[in-house]
Amino acid sequence: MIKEPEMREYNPQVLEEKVEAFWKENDVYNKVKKARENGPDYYFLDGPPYVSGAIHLGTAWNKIIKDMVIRFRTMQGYNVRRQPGFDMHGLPIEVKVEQALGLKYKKDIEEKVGVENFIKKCREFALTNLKIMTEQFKMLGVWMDWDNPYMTIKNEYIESAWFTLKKAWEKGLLEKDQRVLHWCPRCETALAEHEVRGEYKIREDPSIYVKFPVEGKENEYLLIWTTTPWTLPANLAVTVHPEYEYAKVKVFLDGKEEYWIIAKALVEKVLHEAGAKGEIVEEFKGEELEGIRYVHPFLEEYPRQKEFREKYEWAHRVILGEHVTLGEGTGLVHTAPGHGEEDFEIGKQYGLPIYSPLDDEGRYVEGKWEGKFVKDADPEIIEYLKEKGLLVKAGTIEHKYPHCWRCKTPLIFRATDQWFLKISKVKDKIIEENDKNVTWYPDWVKIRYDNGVMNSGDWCISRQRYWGIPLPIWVCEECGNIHVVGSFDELKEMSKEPIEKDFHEVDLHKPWVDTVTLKCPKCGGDMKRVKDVLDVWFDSGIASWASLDYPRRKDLFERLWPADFIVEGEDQVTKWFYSQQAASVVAFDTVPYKKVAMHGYVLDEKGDKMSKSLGNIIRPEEVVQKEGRDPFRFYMLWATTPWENLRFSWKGLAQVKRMLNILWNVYILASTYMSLDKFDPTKVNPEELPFREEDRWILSRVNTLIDAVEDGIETFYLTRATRAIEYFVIEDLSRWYVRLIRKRLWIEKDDPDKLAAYWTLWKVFDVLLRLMAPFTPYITEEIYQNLIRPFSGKESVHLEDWPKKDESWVDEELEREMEIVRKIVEAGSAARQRAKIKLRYPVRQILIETEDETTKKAVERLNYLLKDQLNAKEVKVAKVEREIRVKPNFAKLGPHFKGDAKLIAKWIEEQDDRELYEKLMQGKLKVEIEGKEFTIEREHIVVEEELPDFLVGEEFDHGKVFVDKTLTRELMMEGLAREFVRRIQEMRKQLDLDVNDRIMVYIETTEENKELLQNMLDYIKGETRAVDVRFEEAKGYVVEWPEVEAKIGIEKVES
RNA sequence: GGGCCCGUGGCUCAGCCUGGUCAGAGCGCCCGCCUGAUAAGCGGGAGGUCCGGGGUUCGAAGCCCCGCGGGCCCA
Repeated sequence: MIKEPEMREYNPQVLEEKVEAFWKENDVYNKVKKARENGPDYYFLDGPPYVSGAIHLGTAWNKIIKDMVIRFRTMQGYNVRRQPGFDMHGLPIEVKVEQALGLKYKKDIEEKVGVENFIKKCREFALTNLKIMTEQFKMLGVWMDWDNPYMTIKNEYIESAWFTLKKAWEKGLLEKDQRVLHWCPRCETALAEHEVRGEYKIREDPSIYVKFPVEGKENEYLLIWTTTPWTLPANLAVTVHPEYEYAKVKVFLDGKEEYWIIAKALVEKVLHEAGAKGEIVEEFKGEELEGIRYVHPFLEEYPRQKEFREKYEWAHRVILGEHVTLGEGTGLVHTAPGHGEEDFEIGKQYGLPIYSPLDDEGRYVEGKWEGKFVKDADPEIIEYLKEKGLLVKAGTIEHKYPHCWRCKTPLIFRATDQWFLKISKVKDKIIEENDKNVTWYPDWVKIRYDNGVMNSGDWCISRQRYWGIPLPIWVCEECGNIHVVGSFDELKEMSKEPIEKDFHEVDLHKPWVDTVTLKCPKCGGDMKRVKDVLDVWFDSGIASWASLDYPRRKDLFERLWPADFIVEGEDQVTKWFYSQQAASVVAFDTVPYKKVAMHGYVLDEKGDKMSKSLGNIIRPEEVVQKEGRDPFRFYMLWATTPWENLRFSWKGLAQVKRMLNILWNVYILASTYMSLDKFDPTKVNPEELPFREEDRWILSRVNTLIDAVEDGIETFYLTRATRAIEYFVIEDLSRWYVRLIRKRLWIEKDDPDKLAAYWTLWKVFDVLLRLMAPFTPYITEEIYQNLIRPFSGKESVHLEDWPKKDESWVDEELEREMEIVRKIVEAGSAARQRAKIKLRYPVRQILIETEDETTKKAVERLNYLLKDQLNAKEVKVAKVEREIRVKPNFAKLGPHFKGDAKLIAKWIEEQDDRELYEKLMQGKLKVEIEGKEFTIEREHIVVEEELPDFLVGEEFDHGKVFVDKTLTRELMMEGLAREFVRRIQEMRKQLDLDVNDRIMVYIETTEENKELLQNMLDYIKGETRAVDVRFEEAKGYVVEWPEVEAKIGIEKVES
């Protein structure tokens, strides 16, 4: 049975706590999963958030979208895999732990705390954060398998990574290579491209011009510019652009005369900056400079340089490179292959050595500044160059420079040995497979993605750190043979010393894994593991199979892979969306997901990023506490198209809450009446109910709504779904349907007319609650429990099936007509308002003027609604005589007459309005204008008009509504009666009388009012449940009503 | 420097693909209405160079080009 609702007011927090408790007590989540266990599989893959410890609005948005999709698919009958994941390795945690332990240097990890301890701390840290974040996600009502998340630190997961790398190795896609990479001298590790992205910060660095003496020439120099003086000791060449013009400039500086070689376009700028005067004495193309040898500025200080000069033909010479630009500097680029990416590439072409005389902490290992940290050496180098007379100008420059994303240390470029996945070899395959198998939402993200793939290079996967998946690469100390281990069993098999422990008894992390020595299959020698760990991006990249414990476990992978759906923020387009495809193509030659959706960022109300420094951070907890989970969830899916940035606004949130409040109010209304009447929808036969047009209409609407919501979710136009729901709840259900049926709810007993309204309302809730359940799981559950569950046999709305559209209820014609009726009522109300006739006073007639057939039908079929809503004695389609004005209709003239449209428009304006109008009503009109002949039709004009005095008109979409404002005595009587009724009702309410209580009414008022009310007493009695209405001294509860010049008293009558 | 996306009343957004009714809605503001869903609800009004400039077209918020501003990514 439907009960009188306990909570009269919508209080999300209280309601949601109650529902949470209900779910928990009855284990509803597991029942939902169980119910779909035999449904078709749907593999949703959670992009693992990094366990940083706190979620923010963006993370919340992400999980809210995911939860909505999961719930939607579940209701559709799918057996959805809903395992959450966490990204738990990596430098951020290492840095946090280092800080907590008070460590300053990387070597402290091994020397002060020990690797084992360090790893233990990292694990603890990651697990603690996982717990915190899990609670935060739960708080949002996200239904995922929180007891069984996939964790990148588990042995199974690590083994998956090993398996993948072995695959790569077997395919020749895993290679060791020397590369110039960003290096963090504090963390002492290489960083990959993606770790440096977005980490460029403004920084002040030296900006110096240096002269390199040309060999064999007196007073002739190559002029170079650099912001990293510390790389000069590693200089090996000077690069010029083969196509650019260069110039030899005769320079006068400090009373001396010498020659500089500079790019011609930059001569003026450089001379100006150097504070020198000069003139061009010779010009040549860049390529003519190739091979010119110069004297290295630190030939003596760095003995290796002497060696290079002897051994390498191209050392200390001008070489050619296309990467040279004229944006900054001199057009001659100081080239140090060990310290710059382009330098490295060009150096390779010229066979130059990769020279990088630094240790892992960024200190010189040889030469004049041995032991000195490079950045600290900068000023000394500048000073020294000055002493040597090679410095032209030393200043500073503010520029963007990359920093370590965790410890904020400025990075250096450094050549090191690293392990790479040769993505360059499979790029085409990635794009091809993506093309074939993946649907992107929105579709243009695919373009962005493809561009990203085409631009990416090989993937440096090694890190010289601790807290990560150990690289499963063992190298023979004897013969250099390399072996990549693909599983724990393989490790066991190849181990020199027998491994007694089981898979679950060991921890595959460092330091244990480093204790395992393999026996070389080639020479029998000892094989040691490469010390590195994996780039964390590799961890998440393999999630689609690693989370299934593949290959340790095969069944899940075979059943589920690839994933059906993933969704993440736009920054992941070239990150996780990419790392997954890259890793997957390496391992399986195809892509690991079928559908991928992208969402935007969460910004503050003004469109600024939320950041600590701006102090504009809003925490999800705060939102939940203030406004509730349901409003928060619905808001996030309603506020903006998902792929655009979401400007979080409390006002918007309030708007959503209001919508839910309206829904709640409708529910309170429905359940109040239904419980009073003990309504049971299973006991009425809908086929026998006398449905009114409005019933059929709302049933049609709610069925149409199913399509709108479903399409919105399927196409990821989530706002289309949420806004359709919002419109339905506010406009259709509350503002219109409830308004129309209100009187019927007052009918006594089991009147079929009332039952039809009850059943309709009930059915609407039945469908609507299911449609809304994925968005607002709490309020729908609460309403469901009272309104639907007693009759559905289902314990929870979340155990329900997604509604199917019932075509038999859909009546598009009726929907159109009702839409028109609403427009007419709106226009009619506006007209009344202008005529200053309150709705309580009936009007004699309302005339609808229209040419539209649907409108005519609507006025006929839904006439009773119009009369009722507009409080009119009669509503009909009619023509109203009036003066008219004719104007050209450009919308029609244009396509018909093209270039002559303006001419005709002018002609129309010159005509007599009524005459032209009438002619055109008769038929087409042939006219000659400026010698040309045209045929003008009715549709070529628009008509405006003037009205008779007693009518007030208002336009609507398909015509005009006219209110007849003639007030007769009868109309006055009715109106006044309603004025009194309303006030008596108000008083009943103030006395808190029960709906069924009977009263006596006493009225003191003017003679005129008395006379008008005399014939309306029965009506007043009926409406106010009064036994009698007497014109005598007011007693009982008395209120004075100056607006109607009356004093009214009421008294409760005991029955 | 390149790719993709966004730029509409004070605010948040719809419309743009498939050019043509005075460019829509909600919030906010002003005025009014309703009253047994009621510390709610409803109606009306004011308010817009549709980022700017070109072009295509009889006609452009919409299509094309060039700018400007913002976002993400890349260099």
